Amino acid sequence: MRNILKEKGYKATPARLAILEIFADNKLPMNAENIYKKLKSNKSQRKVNEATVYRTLTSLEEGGILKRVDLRKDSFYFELNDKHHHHMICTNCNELEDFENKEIENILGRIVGKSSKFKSIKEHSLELFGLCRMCA
Amino acid sequence: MRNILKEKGYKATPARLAILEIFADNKLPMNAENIYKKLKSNKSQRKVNEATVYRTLTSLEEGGILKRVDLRKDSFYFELNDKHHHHMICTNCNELEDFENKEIENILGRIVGKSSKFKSIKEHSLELFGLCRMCA
DNA sequence: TTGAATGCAAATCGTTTGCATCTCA
DNA sequence: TGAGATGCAAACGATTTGCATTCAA
Repeated sequence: MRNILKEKGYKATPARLAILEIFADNKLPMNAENIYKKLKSNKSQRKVNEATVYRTLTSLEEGGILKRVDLRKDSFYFELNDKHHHHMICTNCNELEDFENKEIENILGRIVGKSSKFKSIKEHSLELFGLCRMCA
Repeated sequence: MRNILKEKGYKATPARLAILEIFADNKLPMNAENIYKKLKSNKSQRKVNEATVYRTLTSLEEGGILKRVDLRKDSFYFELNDKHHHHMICTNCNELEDFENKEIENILGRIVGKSSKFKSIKEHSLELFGLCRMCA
């Protein structure tokens, strides 16, 4: 964690380390409130101000350490930007499953290649919404 | 427009008709502010309160007439929920291009088929972000 | 006529910011 | 030591809500 921060030129502060640790422990996308509550409830970790949580999320996303995920909720969700993947999300209970697929990445490349307005894309988001087996 | 509303059991009020007309005229995704400003500037159309714009967007989305689009902006964007398609978005100038691809839809079907947690999905979003040729 | 839709204003919620203070490098 | 990071509280912008009024059916 500490070296990830240093590599990107961030100071390895306790707040950032604590937040990154939470992301490493919880593989699910989390929003500022999730993080803030975990920081408060976890006695072993230092208290971090809510504003700092927001600032940290924004800043680590700019540095490419975190990635914003669209879950069609009313707040922003983030996850570690490690292995590229997509999500299936249950709109009822929020059950979530990751998946990745090379075929799709290839097709997207071809689509962009044929575009008149775009010649390359930096990133893409692909999220599937539906009901999981339990909720269906 | 009027019949679309009736079919779904909505009252065909002037506010709803005016808002739907704006969506029909402007094929780009729009947020509440976009809509509200167009309603104000367009003298031919009735004045609509901002709260009504929000209520209308929410309600028409619930009815499946509008669709929420994630453009990674700080407000919600909507478009008519007619022909299924995806977007390429220029993160610099907001240039936007639609595309659709049956291959991807098929692959997604197979992926869901293999999932242990999900057996079907209702909808999905796929947005590509990058720089358009002008901004690259 | 009447339940649904609207306008208006106040409230709410997520997020951001200014500024003084602190801390990592 | 000094630039960047944090805490705190106030500000902000997008969106929602309560309530009285209006309107489509």
